[in-house]
Amino acid sequence: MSTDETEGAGGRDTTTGKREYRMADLAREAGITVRTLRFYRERGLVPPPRREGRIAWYDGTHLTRLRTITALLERGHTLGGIADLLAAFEGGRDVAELLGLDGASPTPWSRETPVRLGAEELADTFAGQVTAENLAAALDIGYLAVDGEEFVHVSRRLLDASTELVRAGVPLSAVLEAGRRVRAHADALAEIFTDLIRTHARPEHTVRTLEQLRPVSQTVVDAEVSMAMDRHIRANADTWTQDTAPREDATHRGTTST
DNA sequence: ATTCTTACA
DNA sequence: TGTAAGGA
Repeated sequence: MSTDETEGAGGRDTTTGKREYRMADLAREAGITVRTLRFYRERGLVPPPRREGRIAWYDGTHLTRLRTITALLERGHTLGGIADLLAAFEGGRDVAELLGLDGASPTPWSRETPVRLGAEELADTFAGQVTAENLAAALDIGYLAVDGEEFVHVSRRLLDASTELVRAGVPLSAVLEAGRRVRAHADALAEIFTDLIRTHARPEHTVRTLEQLRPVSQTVVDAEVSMAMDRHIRANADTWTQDTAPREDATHRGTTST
């Protein structure tokens, strides 16, 4: 019982140096009991270990998984919720590869900077709204991808926007649904601009002109959305001035002269 | 004999 | 989730 082998305990791969743990070792490292480890495994929260006869060998991924579970548990999540989250977690694995986010993909076609997030960091950002449904929706839209034991948001700007909306009281599910609708309209807008060039520019100049079109189209959309927001804010102002903006009407006077 | 599972509390 | 009993 007094074998204090902190690093050399258990079996380890001599070629890669990956540590492996037997049940008691892993449980001790994760700060849980063996019974709890078994409990998690029965519910699918922990992937099956490598079986060598009757001995179960766990590795570092199991350890990080257990630490994730513990962190989520301390944050108030239920075991069932964690199970759902981890299920979606696994389900999005191929999404990251599809987007080329886990490897060294240059992604020259996107100017958005990805953001890496730990699972608990993500849960903390959206304050208990990271349900399996929301996670699945975020993965489906392409906002979120999974890389190893971490999440990757495809756009810092969109992540910040989502965070701001949620903090303003908008449910995350509604934010995601809105994002889905915006995505559809954005696609339609991009189609308008690209079609414009495809039909009017000569084929050999098409690609280059499309790239030049990017900032122009963004400017047009930005201006149009800005003006449209003006119109809609004014149109609905009387509806929600009661609890949001008590008395501010003079600021929306001179908008645009059309 | 050790390690893990089953079953019971 | 702890513990005792049993299979390999």
